[in-house]
Amino acid sequence: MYSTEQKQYFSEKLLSWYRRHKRDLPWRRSRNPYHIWISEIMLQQTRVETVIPYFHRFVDKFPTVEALAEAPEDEVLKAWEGLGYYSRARNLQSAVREVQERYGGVVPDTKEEVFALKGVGPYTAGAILSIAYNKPEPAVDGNVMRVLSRYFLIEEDIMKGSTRVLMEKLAKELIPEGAAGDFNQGLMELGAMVCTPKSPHCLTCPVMLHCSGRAAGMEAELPVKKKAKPPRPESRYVALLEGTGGQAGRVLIRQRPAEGLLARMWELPHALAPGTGTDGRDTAQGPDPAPAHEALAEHLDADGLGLGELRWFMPAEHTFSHIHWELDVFLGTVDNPSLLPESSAPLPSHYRWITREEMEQYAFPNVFLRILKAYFKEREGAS
DNA sequence: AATCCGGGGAC
DNA sequence: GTCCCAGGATT
Repeated sequence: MYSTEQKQYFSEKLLSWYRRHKRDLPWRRSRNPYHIWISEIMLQQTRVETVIPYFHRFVDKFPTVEALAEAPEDEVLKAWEGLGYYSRARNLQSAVREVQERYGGVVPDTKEEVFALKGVGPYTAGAILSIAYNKPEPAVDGNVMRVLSRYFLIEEDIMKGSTRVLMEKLAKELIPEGAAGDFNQGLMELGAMVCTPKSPHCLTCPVMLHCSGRAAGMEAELPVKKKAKPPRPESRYVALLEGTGGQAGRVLIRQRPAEGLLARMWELPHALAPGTGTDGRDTAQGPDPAPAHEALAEHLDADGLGLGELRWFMPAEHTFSHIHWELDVFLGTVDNPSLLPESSAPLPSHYRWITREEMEQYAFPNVFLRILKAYFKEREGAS
């Protein structure tokens, strides 16, 4: 399909370039398959600079397959706090437990076994097999598709599954004998450092001479990628409920369900605002508390919590891949005699009254961390 | 094939 | 503001 000369040139030049120019990254300092695995999961949709501190902390806290297998899930989630895509953490621990039980703690080295692990797809399987075990398997991610689409002038939409399959076939053919790990990492390194999305640095590229995309003046137009749909807007009311009496100095948090968005993460109670539109919100004193009280009161009543008066505290925003949250945070109290210490009616088990110090024990999405930190900071300044 | 699932850095 | 990143699971 593509000329043997163009392919051989690419493989040889890229491999030698990588060995001379590779960055000194934490997970490149060992061939520990467990550490390689952790790094690959963390690096999914996440930049190297973001991952580095998380990787150090995670490996330090869970140094072996056995240690992670035996850890409480809450601690694993807390170690992942802020990284996003939290199912990665839960799938990783689930898969690590399987490796501990089924393979005696040794990460398997066959395609079938690695691919079968939870959270390990075509890319990650290839990455673990090639980097940790030097097996000649392709590891095709966004970087690799960008590099290959430019060098070989491939105009297929990289969002299509069929294109990834095509790229995997090509990438596998390019792997030099006995150098799968270095070559695959070189492909990604080139994409990260030279063949970058916006303005590729062709003049420093080790394979520019035979790059078809460059020759055609197409390097900036590739890869072809269908645009994603914009996230749908959602307006929400958030309740920052301050404890009274025996709970003075604490705020009320709750844990999300085990499935879906931000699964098992902790958060402040919140409710969808009726009419997700952008109706005239912020005045100088903030939005009207009345509709917020109505929505939050109904929401909290379902958990047996009564809501006292609200006053506006701050706005907040958060964008997921598919949802854009516009939040208005209100301060209030739980106006509910049944929750006094002497009452027999307990707080539902997925709720907690916590102090600022106890925040450290719970994993929060970043948007709620920001709100809580702003709150505790302001309260400290006021006292 | 389309949708769900976070967060942040570069521009 | 826009893009997109060392993707995978689910439907």
